[in-house]
Amino acid sequence: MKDKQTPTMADVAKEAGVALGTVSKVVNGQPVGPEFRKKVEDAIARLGYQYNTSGRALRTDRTNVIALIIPNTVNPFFALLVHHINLALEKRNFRMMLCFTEYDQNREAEFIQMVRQNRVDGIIALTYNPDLTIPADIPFVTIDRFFSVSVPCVAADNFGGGVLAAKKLHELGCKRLAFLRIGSTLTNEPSKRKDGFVSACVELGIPFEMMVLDDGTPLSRFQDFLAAHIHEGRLDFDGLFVGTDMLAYTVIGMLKSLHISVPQDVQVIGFDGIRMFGEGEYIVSTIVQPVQEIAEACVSTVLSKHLSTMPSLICLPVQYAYGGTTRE
Amino acid sequence: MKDKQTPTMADVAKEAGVALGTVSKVVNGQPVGPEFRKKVEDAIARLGYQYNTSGRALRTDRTNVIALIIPNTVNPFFALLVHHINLALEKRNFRMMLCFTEYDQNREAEFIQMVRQNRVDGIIALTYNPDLTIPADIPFVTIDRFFSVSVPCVAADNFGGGVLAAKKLHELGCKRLAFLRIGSTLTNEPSKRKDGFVSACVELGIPFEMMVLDDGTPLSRFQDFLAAHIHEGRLDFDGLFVGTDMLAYTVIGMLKSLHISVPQDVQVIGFDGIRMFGEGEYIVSTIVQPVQEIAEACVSTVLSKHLSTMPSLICLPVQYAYGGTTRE
DNA sequence: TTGTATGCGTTATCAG
DNA sequence: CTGATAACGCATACAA
Repeated sequence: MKDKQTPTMADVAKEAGVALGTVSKVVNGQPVGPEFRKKVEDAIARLGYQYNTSGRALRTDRTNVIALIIPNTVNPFFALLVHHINLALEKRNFRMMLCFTEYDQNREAEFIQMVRQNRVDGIIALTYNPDLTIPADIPFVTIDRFFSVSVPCVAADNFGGGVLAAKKLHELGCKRLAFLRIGSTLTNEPSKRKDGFVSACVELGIPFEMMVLDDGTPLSRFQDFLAAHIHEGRLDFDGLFVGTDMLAYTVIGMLKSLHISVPQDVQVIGFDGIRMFGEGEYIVSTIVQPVQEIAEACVSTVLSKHLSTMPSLICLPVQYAYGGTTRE
Repeated sequence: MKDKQTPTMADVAKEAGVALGTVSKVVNGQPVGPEFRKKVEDAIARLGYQYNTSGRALRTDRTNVIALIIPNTVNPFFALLVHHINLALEKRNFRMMLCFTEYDQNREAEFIQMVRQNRVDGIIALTYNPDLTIPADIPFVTIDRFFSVSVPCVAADNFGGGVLAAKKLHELGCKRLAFLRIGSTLTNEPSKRKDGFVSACVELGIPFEMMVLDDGTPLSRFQDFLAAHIHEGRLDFDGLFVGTDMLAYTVIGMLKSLHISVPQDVQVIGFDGIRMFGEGEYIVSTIVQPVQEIAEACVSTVLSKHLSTMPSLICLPVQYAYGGTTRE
């Protein structure tokens, strides 16, 4: 007597007194005569049968797994993204294979190889490698980075967010603005935050300055920049738009050490929509990315049967949220 | 001519002019004659062959996947844990299957079923369901919750952390302490934070109070508690130990609204070791959990060949870190 | 409609 | 040490 670890379809078939194929049809919801179906379902319940993922994958060449390639899960924005993408996949009975690149461009490329070996059914990637090769034979969706019309890209409306930030600061009474950002080496969707901001400032006729730091440059350069713009204890600007909430938070710390108070002396708006523990108040006033919608768009796109007919850039609306660093 | 999507071992064998079994041996690092090995390796390189995970899993009944069952990735502590566990698995050429329970006890149980169906090689779980059934036929490691001697549990030294918090507050000049915590319904390892704290207070002869809130009770009860302990504008305590950093952060907000200043009027120590963006400064003074060591212990335990001989409780040392809410 | 038989890619057994 | 062959569990084309 074979001591099977877990029952197989053959066991169920024997238990139910039907053929193997019939069991398969019941499991997969194909038409089966009612009394046969009942016999099979009873047998399944009796044996506690669960189909074997590997067997099915081997046979169908579909794994029901989507790879998510992302820098890490420690940045709260990424954490939120991972969370919602996983939920969106789960709803569709898919699993997620998580790959942390740690911003390492080699790892980004290696993971693409690795997940293909694992025969994932698709890839969702948020990467920074400018020369990344996108495999053509597997559904591939990117976040925040446009590669080509054949690779759908999902992103928040970064340009609109920049406009919104400028308008909001204007509305809140700011007369002179500045834009702070980090990471100019790669041109991606978030780069448009600046474009929108500049565009709105010009349209509104507001003077502004910019400070863009290359990746790897010490953040203290921002402090130098701010210090250089303090005259007689007053900052030259009364409104600041910062590329990300994380950077905004850091900058606010610098302002504090320079004895500039927020939002009294200068109002600050960040970007992303990060909350302290993923809930409750925003850590700074911010342009909120619609993370859940982004996740949903990524998943429905990567799973869509006709990827080639999908729009190549899916742009989702942002909104402003108060977070204590603006007057309200 | 068959238009194979991806080359198989048979293709490699044909290309190399050897038998299928020989290719398998080369791929799996088993002894093979040098010239055969070379022929096979060349053929593999030429064809870009990668072995098929499903085929191997079907045959060997091992998937090289470990399931991680955890509430979410949004809480920074969990995010850090997910991150380090994934890295520890990756080092060993294992993949992680992430399951978010959202603190839902039904989902906790369902996921255990689901991942077994997916034939994972082991489970690491951080759960709250007191009646969770632990499957005996699959390596299972828990975090922060002891089920039985046959289910290894990995946790920080919660008792020691409680002791450390009390001693530190004492050292920093506190004369009267309080302990605040949430979630008393379930007794788990973190419950020992209180025990350690109490034990140290008694030993040091420091008076203290406790406020433990059941899960689901509104947090405003803490505010009521604090307000009730303010007399003539002064708080009865000058030192506070709070169950988690997250709660500590909330409580500090309450204190601020009650016009009690931290750390001047009252010093606060939390637990976990959460930093704003996973790096830089701690959000409150805290007892830091050794997350990386916890992750490493979980992974090496769940993958150990002889799980039954593993210690049933692995307790890892914590340490104090300054985070601005104590005098230093 | 139900049953049967084949093959997916791999590893393992066993005979050369 | 190598080569042929039989499973592993499942889905499906085809035969009944």
